[in-house]
Amino acid sequence: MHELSVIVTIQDVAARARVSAMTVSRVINSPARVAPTTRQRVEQAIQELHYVPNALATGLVKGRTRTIALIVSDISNPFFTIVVRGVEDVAQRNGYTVILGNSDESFEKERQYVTALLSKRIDGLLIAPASGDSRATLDMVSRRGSPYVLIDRDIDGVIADSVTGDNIGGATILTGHLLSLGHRRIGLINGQRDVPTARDRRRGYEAALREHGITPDPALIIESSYRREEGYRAMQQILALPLERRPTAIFASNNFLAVGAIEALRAANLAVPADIALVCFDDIELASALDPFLTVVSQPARSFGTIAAQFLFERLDGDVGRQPRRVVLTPELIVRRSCGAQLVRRAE
Amino acid sequence: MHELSVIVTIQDVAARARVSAMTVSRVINSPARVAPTTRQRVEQAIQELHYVPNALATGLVKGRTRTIALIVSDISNPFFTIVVRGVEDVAQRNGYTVILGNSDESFEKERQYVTALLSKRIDGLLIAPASGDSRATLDMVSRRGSPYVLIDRDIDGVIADSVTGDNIGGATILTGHLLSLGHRRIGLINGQRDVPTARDRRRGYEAALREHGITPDPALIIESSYRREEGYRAMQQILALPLERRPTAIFASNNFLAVGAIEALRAANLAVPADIALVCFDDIELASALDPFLTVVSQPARSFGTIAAQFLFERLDGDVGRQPRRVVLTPELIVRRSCGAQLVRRAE
DNA sequence: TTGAAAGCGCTAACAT
DNA sequence: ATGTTAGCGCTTTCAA
Repeated sequence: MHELSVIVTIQDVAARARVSAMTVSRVINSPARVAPTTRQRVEQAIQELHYVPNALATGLVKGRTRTIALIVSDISNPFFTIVVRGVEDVAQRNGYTVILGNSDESFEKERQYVTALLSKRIDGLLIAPASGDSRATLDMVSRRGSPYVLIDRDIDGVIADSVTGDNIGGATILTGHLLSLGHRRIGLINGQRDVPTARDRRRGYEAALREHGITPDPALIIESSYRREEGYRAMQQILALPLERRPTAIFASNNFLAVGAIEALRAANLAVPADIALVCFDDIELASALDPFLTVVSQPARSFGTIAAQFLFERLDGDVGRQPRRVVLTPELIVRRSCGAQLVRRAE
Repeated sequence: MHELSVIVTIQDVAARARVSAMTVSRVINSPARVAPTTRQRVEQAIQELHYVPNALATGLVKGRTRTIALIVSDISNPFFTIVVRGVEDVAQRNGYTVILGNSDESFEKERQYVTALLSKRIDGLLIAPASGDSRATLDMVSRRGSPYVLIDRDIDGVIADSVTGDNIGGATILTGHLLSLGHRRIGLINGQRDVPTARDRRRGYEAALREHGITPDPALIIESSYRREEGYRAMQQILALPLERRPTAIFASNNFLAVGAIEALRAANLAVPADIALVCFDDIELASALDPFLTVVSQPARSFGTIAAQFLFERLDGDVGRQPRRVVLTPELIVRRSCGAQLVRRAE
């Protein structure tokens, strides 16, 4: 490097190319409006000085940052990992940068993130809200005038574009699958009550039961949160029931919960499906490739990301009406013979 | 909302509280230097107007943004997912925002990200470089004067703090494990040659073989990239060998490659370890919980993130010398009896 | 086709 | 304890 100053401004480039800062700005933003020879001089100066425009200054004056944010509720969930990919692709095609945030299902962490992002003047937000309480947080965003799109989870009273899955339908199908196999006592290991997906998955589960003339048994419904340890604990709790009340099948409302449940079963030397059947909402990616024997309802995660991003960019371009658009994507039942029996045998 | 203007500036707050903008600024940045009564008036105005400072303006004048970036090479790899968690925790404790980027092992995508981030004037960077070529990209960062820390992958000739794993050692242990089980013909399914971790894992593999008087057989070494499909393809290629040349064991240098390899084996109706043994570098998280029978070398991913972030913040605080610090974390061998035999039986 | 002036929202440095 | 001034790096507007 020849330069001593690490920070190169548009003025430095202008001086080197013997033009005004305005001309440099034009070369960057509308090259056509600059004479070819001048342009070349400027471009050379930019190269030589390794000039990188200061996006803070540009954002300040233009009022736009060409940046959107994506806040997911759990970055370690393969579902969201795929959503991220979808969003990134669409954003890149539109020339936007994505700031990715992970709320870890924490309302407080989510609020902090959103505040920081508003402060950074992002142009728009894609968010899988941590809980129903996120409404207040989203109101901050509306107030700022930034558009946002809800992903995976709708929130009552929030009027915005959204891309969600048919959680009631998926849960109904999955529970129906168990019922059609002859199960009558089906347990539900669910996420937090106030997470919209959990609420709907429970609704679907109960609806399917009632349709078959079965009254949901509160003792068979355990609600905690979408985490592996909770799945483990919930399963233990279910196993503590007297044998005649114990369910013959389990519906885990999330992939992590299912994995936790299987671990608890294994610890208790019980086999899936020999001793107890198990299905879950959302696929488990790598795991289902390795041990392809768990029946699941799988969601088109990538589409969640691409459609939501599409919606957001349309709002940013202003070429869409006032009324919110709500897309509900249909999950797909993937029937696999459950694993577990063999695992236990081998573990012995 | 009573306000019509969506954009609230410090001037608006100042007017409402009947003070100067400077006083508002002081209330926000050094509350102690403002009289309690004044402060209260200002704080109330801030509340009422829902004022959120413009970080673009602040960053422009202060020359710091309190933002760092983390670029990982594959966001869908559970290893990096855990790294993200570690980084986020340390950043949050230090009052920094994290911009997460996913280069998807693409050098070009990485370069674009870094340029955008420099333009946004991030204070520092944590990066798992896509390849050895990333050096030029990192030079841009040094030139800007921003510190960065390498995660997971060191790069020749780059002088910076780094947190990596002992890839040679881990691969040696893993290969040694297979040798100790009596295997003599061991295949390697590896990532890209120019990815530092892949290069070192191969070195460890070859070192272990040589130590046991075995000359590595090029026909048993397949190098592609760290992706499931490539693992599948590589395994197919190995299975195409005449029986007497076919390896009795496989070392997959990455979790994704291992999963792909197992899928190929299953498709060929071959069982692990009955027909062929398999071990891999990096654990497979959920999958190993579900089917806990694959021997792996597991890395302390969280520590990769926390230590790297720690290093970066120390540089930002300036309380550390010029010479780079290099930490090499030791992976842990987790011996599990391999799955596969049962899978195939069940699949039949 | 190019440049000069003004200002985006904030804070450092210097008053008062 | 509070206010005034100037300027961070860029672009918009207007002028030449």
